[in-house]
Amino acid sequence: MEGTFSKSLNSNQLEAVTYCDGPSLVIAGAGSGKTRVLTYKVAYLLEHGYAPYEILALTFTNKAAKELTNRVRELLPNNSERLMWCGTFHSVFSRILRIEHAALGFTSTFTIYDQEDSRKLIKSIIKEFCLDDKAYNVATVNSRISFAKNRIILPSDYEKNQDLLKRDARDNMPELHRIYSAYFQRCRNTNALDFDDLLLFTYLLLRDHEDICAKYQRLFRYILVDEFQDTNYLQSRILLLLAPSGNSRLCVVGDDAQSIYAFRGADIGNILSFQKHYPQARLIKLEQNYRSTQTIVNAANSIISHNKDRIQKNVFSKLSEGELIRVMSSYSDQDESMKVLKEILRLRSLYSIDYSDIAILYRTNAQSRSFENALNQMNIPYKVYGGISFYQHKEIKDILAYFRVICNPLDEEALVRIINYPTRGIGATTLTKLRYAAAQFQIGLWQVLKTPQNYEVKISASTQNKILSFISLIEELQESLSTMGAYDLASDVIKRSGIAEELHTEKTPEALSRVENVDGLLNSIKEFSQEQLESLGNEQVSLSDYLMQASLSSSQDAVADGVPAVTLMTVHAAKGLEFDTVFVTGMEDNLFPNPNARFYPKEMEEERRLFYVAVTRAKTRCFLSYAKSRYRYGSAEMCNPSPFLCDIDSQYLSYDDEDIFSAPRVSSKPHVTSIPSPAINRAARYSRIENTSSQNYTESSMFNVKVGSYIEHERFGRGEIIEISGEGSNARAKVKFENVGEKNLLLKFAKFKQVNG
DNA sequence: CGCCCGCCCGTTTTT
DNA sequence: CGGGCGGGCG
Ligand SMILES: Nc1ncnc2c1ncn2[C@@H]1O[C@H](COP(=O)(O)OP(=O)(O)OP(=O)(O)O)[C@@H](O)[C@H]1O
Repeated sequence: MEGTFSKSLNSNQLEAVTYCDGPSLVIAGAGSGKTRVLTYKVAYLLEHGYAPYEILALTFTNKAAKELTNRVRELLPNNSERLMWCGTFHSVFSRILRIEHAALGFTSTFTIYDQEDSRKLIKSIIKEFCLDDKAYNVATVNSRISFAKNRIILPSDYEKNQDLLKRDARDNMPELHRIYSAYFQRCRNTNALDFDDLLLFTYLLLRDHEDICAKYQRLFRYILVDEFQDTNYLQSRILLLLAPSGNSRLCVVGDDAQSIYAFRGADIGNILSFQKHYPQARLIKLEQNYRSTQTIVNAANSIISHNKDRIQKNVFSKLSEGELIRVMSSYSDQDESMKVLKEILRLRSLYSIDYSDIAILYRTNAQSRSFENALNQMNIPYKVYGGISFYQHKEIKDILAYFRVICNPLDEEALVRIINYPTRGIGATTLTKLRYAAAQFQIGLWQVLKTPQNYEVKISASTQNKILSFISLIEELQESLSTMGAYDLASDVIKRSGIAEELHTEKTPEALSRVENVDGLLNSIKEFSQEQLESLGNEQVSLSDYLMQASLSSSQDAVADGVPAVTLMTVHAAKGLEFDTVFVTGMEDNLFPNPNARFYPKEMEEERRLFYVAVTRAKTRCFLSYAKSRYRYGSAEMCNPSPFLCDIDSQYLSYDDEDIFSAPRVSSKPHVTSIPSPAINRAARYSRIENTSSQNYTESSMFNVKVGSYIEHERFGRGEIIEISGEGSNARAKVKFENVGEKNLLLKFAKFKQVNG
């Protein structure tokens, strides 16, 4: 085994794997083998006296966790990885919360609210408080509550935090703290935790219960954290509780240049504060990229060099120089899809390249559509990852809501969802009355349902009967909870609730796909039960075990099924993956970078890191593609190439020549030519003004620059042109800038204007 | 109470 | 364009 280690790892990687005496921080560039290091490190620990259950390995997605265990299994085929604590922060901590629920006053069958549940609850609170739901945008309220939780600001802290209160007041949401308070309380009352609570309550559990904290400190003799750059403050505080001492055995691995989840609270500052908390931490840098050609690595380096906020790294590749990165231009999104597919076919005719070696990446999920259409037309196999997950389909959520109410009758979001599904005559009016009573008497909805007469609810006898029969249905199913396995109970639910009948009456294609999904759900329960039996010897898998894993699984967890297919996914979803050939599509000014980031330098840097991640997924070939018009909200919109294209040192680029004269140029005055806002866009639609951004077009007279003339560049400032090479859209200029030295600019993309010497 | 039609809004990215 | 929601009617 020792031999395998030194053969498969370079000396820095080997150090990262074998240094186990104290904390370590592995700063790893893209493709430098951090996944490999983590795998070998776990194997190393298991070979050096650590029991699997003493190892806590925290990953970013469930898929990454699964892959880590699978790879360890390949290295050590003795099943020792089985009992390792390996999973996302959320899934590992929900396991702990289930064990320790009593200390916090939850039951072990607590519900996990997903974002939809959270938002519905917030919405109903806004209504209850008679607040204007225009001013109190549900998504905004939700995200502010989430940010507060991730900064460990409880409702009682929020009320005292003048900065937050001022900010809310400034944004016309002065009552936000009251919504937060109510939301917090309602979750507690309904025995429910949202995603952030899984972390927050773990933190509170460990902070306030010394004995429990000590137990887990002792249990987890070694802690590994993958994708450390995307952890948030709350997560770092939990780690600090689990590994409090300066010489704790804790190894975190990350790349600040690949931090792309700040919108969710991730904080690169965690990397810096790690060294503060653990001053003796060993810092190991991995800088050799084993994945990509030199051209790709160097191009990526030139992208990230435009960011101020970063840790200096010298990522290099010793693989071949490789091909230039090709910039493809198209007339429309449809044209873009066709061009990309033609290129795929061309590559396949030239090289032995499999469909599964190819990825089409994009900034937003909505962009997959035109590619899917084209791929279907051309009969090319493909798989779209991400988007809405299986568990987010309405019919699935409805059934899961039954499961939830059966396991946890206090779960109000689930109860409201199914009380009249399938329709059983308990309509909106009745529900309003019931909810009103529940609020008046400060009591759960379930309680009101059971004995409405006790709470002054005025409803007809027939409605009363309908409620009664619904209650007894749920109670009967609850009784089966202890006697039936998850699968049998689930089948029962689907039959007895009337869902089966409801779904089978319709014969539309959509209805058929719903039936298929429900069958899929039953299958997945069967599989889950099987897995639990095999790995843990768990004979009777309960419905609430299944619910927990269902609530925590996401669309990112889907795995390739072995059928060779082109991969379609967002750049976010591609993090950690690699492909021989990568197409980064939609490289446009109003799309990538996302227009909302435009005026926020921090967010622009995150968009740039995202671009960095995209390019570094490629092993051999990388293409950057933009379209000049794109369908958005149903109508065509003109677009300009992304400013990110000129972040890449032009020596690594080549591009399609076909439209030298019609090529739109990135404007030198981005402030004037800002993208149309959705509001303007809508106005344009109504007044039938197409081409709202035509002012962005500039005649090719811009190529009228010569050696010796002076320019003012958007970012680099003033400079003198000292050399011109290439022709048409290939023309480039070497410019000597007064402040930043010499740069190579591609005239087609560079943002500058001519000035007088 | 339930269904249907029409309007409005959106879109980052996800555990 | 398409999903979600509210208003109005049967
Ligand atoms: N020492 C090594 N020798 C040869 N190949 C290596 C070595 N280390 C890693 N690799 C290869 O380099 C590629 C990238 O490794 P890995 O996926 O572990 O990188 P990473 O740091 O996780 O990348 P990223 O952060 O960009 O997702 C993989 O194909 C891996 O097999």
